[in-house]
Amino acid sequence: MFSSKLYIDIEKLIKWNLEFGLGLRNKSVKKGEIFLKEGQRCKHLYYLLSGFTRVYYLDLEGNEITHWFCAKDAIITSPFSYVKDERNILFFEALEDTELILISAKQLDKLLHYKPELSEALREMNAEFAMVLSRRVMSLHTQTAEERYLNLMKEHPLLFQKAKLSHIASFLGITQQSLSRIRKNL
Amino acid sequence: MFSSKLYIDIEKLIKWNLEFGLGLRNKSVKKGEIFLKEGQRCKHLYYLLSGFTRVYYLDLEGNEITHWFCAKDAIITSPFSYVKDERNILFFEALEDTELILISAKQLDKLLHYKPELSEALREMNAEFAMVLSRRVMSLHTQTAEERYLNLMKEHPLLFQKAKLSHIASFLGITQQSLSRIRKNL
DNA sequence: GTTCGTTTTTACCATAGGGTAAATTTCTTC
DNA sequence: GAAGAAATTTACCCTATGGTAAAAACGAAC
Repeated sequence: MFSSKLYIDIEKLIKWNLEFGLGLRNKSVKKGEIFLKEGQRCKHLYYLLSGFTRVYYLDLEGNEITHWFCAKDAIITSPFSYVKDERNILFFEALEDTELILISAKQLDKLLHYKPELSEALREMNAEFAMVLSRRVMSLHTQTAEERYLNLMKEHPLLFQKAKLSHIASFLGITQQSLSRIRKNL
Repeated sequence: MFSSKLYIDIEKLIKWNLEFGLGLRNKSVKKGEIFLKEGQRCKHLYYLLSGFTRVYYLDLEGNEITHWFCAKDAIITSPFSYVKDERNILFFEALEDTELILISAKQLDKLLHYKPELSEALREMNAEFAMVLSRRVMSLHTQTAEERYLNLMKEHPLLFQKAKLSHIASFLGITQQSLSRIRKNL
């Protein structure tokens, strides 16, 4: 949803998994479960087969700040920890029962070895992600909280059925109380 | 500086240009010149050989909002326009005399054809860029303008010699007056 | 359907930052 | 180095959003 869609056909990925013996693992997480915590090395790309998840971190006062939401067919990872070897600060939380495919860096390398053309798709995915983030920086610089809220409602109406208002407030960069006030004035 | 460093050795790029007959063009722009405007299709990656540039856009009231700064060895482009075929909203302005190498999508394809391993480097570059933007979203969500200003001073002291305070203010997401007030209180 | 816990709203005041306009400083150019 | 233009600061008041705390609404479990 807000993270990157993978431009890989999932059917193909599953086929290649068998064909090249990648040994990809699946993972089921229940609603409410946190499947990656701050401080844990993020060793995988998580492909979302189904479900809905939230990525958040803690600010200095310990408040949860929602960094993004991920829906079906998106890929989640902690780039700071997967690409670089930095300490991970992100939490991954399932907001619904969620099915994941885990892809380790080693498995990805192996896959890219057999299917080098995938590198292109991943590059595009990263570019896409950068654009999404670019737009978010822009909206934080030019729009009021109310405008950002209305925009989010328009772009992702389903989000409001799946996430709590407190999640959405911190995603928008405001407090829950401010969001509540904004909703009242509409 | 704030956009992505290219993980390609520029010497190599120049060598490959000759070797594979890519036909890369150079471009010199004078201080103050705007070498890409809103509405113009961004057909190139711009590799900064030297100089310093600012990327900005106009908000609804017509204010210039600095989106990022680019120093030597970085690559600038308008991803919305280069990758996708959307209308470009970015302006590229040289804050110093600047030397660029232009790389069109066609030339990049050709280069990737001969050097497919470069795809990896570009993927990393995009991932890196996404991380930079991720951190910016985080700082907009968790830090005050004063904290962001102090942080920028610490991370990029040279920026303050090259850019105007109004550029820096809009980059930080505040007005020039607010920045001035912040500076006064320090 | 009552109870308890969680989520959301409301109400209060406090404050960071915005908007306008004028004053000041700095930079150019002759 | 004087004149004019541009950049920066200052001062004024205003508004959006924050922080605390309590009230209300909602939901799950028995």
